[in-house]
Amino acid sequence: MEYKEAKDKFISTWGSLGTLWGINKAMAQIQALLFVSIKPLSMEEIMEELKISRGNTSMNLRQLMDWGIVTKHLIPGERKEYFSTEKDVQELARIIAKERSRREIQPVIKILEEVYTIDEDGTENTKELIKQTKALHDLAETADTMLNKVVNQKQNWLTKSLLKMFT
Amino acid sequence: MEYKEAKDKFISTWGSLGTLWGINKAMAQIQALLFVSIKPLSMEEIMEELKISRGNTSMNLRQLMDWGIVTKHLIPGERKEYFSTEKDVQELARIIAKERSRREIQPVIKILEEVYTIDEDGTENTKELIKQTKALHDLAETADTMLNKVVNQKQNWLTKSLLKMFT
DNA sequence: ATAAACTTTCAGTAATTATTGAAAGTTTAA
DNA sequence: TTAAACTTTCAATAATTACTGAAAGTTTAT
Repeated sequence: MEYKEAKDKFISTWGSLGTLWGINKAMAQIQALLFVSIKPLSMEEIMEELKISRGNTSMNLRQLMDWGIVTKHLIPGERKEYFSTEKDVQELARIIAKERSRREIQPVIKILEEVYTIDEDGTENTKELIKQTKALHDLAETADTMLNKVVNQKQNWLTKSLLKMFT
Repeated sequence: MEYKEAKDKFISTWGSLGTLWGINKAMAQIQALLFVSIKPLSMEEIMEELKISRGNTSMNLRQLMDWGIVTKHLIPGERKEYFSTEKDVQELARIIAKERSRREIQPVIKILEEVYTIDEDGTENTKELIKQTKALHDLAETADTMLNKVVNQKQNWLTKSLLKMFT
């Protein structure tokens, strides 16, 4: 497999993986492209390489910056803006895990809390609803805590956690 | 908040959460409904409660059974089929984690492997592609191993893992 | 103040994904 | 074997989500 083919394969795989967990194809592809690029790229270059429109590129770059995965670089004397992504996979994982916790897990935990604290009215149905949503709530909270702790150990956390966990 | 309101809130929250990680709304809602129901439900009852069509219900129940989260019950003397979901949250988490690993993480790991084993041709670009996809591959593999190990300790794994990890 | 070089916005459109509903299929009972 | 009671399938359609491209906006230089 040649460089170009391998690169395209990587980018498109990463792209379709994106949809699978809530970020869109273009966004994931832009990130993938920057991830294997040896230097920051301009909007023009990104559009060209991925064959997507200017608008699409602009919007998705913004989202990636909102996530904190992509940074804008201004080169002195140049008008164009250049973009690069976090290159360290562990740091990348850290950022993504944190954002997903904040955007997805936390809101669900809050709603589960609202649900399982309804008034116990003595019926079986209510009891079951309370019991099950409480169990889900506790699971979500534990998982979230765990994720955050694992992820906040900046250096080499995955390996460290594995060691601790299975020794 | 009343029972009905709380239940609906739970179901619709769970439903919209579904889309976010690759299973569709109806599928997630059916699972949620069964999760808080005190007895197995027939297709008729599910359709009625969620206001979805027969076809939709049938297809999504099948998917849920493929995932191994929902079971079909035949009651002697009755023609109708009844459905229930796994009620234990930890077991549920175990099943979901395992399936997601199999369906999503494993295929990506395989493709990353293909990409980072291309021939080193001496150029910077190729070097970077290999380096970065290898790093991603290793991360994915470690995370996957971790997930599977955590998840295969049937009894009370989350709590146990937390203890081990942070003491 | 004007213009060139760029980026952002957003209404319209295209692509994708989910849902319906009716026809076809299956099982059981008589 | 026929019919009743159910489930499954799938083509058509609806709903959702992503993408385009051109106009509006911004910044910098002169």
